[in-house]
Amino acid sequence: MEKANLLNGHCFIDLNSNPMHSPNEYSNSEFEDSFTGDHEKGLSLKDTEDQLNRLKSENKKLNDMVANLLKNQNDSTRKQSSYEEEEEFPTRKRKRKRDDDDYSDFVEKKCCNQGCCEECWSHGRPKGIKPNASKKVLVRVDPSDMSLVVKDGYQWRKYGQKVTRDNPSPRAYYKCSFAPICSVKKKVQRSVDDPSLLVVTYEGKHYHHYHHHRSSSQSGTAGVSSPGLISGDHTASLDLRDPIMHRNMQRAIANCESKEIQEFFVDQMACSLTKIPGFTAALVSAISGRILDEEIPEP
DNA sequence: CGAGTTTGACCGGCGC
DNA sequence: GCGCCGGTCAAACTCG
Repeated sequence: MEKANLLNGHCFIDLNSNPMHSPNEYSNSEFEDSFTGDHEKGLSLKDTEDQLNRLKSENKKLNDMVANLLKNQNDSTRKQSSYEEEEEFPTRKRKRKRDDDDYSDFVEKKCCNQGCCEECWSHGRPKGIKPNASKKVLVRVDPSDMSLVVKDGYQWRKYGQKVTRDNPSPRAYYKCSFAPICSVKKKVQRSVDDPSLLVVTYEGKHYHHYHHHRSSSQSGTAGVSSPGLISGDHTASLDLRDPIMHRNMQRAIANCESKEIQEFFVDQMACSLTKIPGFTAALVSAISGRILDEEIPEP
């Protein structure tokens, strides 16, 4: 990366190595439904800045919601602990959430119902907004390789495996391992028709996942670190006058697989950038410098 | 020792 | 109500 970028425990975007185009990524996969984005069309700096401004305000709303969620989660944990202490013969087995627990209470009373969070979808989504669609991906693998591992570049934690009725090969269940509140999941199962194919089903807000949770092993020297590995350097240095930085940023966005992904790429950039102390000042400085400067010649 | 995986139990939806 | 089934949880385990 040309300039030290940001790390605040949430997002990290490597503008130097395009995170959407790892050399081998999806090279042997085929999407059941094709993207329709314009691959050649990039976003202008103004477009990007407009999106940043718009998304910054949306990001603030999300941050408030997360804060509320965490607060209620802490309250719920405290109550559950006291509940368990009352058990006469506590077992080592977990207790499943019940309908009348605090979480459900939170959803019932606090959900904004504006289609902006997981609760909204489960609680009754607004009209005209589609629920989170799942996306199937077929990945060709070595038939002799019986593992249900798909190297898609993201950080997953396996939480279950099950043999289903219509397929003798087990189905593996994965959750996003980057953030506890991320609801993205994927299922991996060998195709019953073609053992050399793995059927990967992504569920949840996977666009968010596309840009957030890259594993460092797949995104070059930078990429996403796990929360425990986040460096303490939160220094922001954003120089849009730097032609290399500027071009890399535009290329990274323009090369995304679809317009939707481009938009969410920008979204996640905004998410990342707005978390940096002093970012706003850096952005103002960068933009004003960009405006004042003459057109930057292509190197 | 922490993070990730395994695996059996548990839960809820659905059909009968 | 009962059984089946897919999905999820979490203690135990493994690994680096």
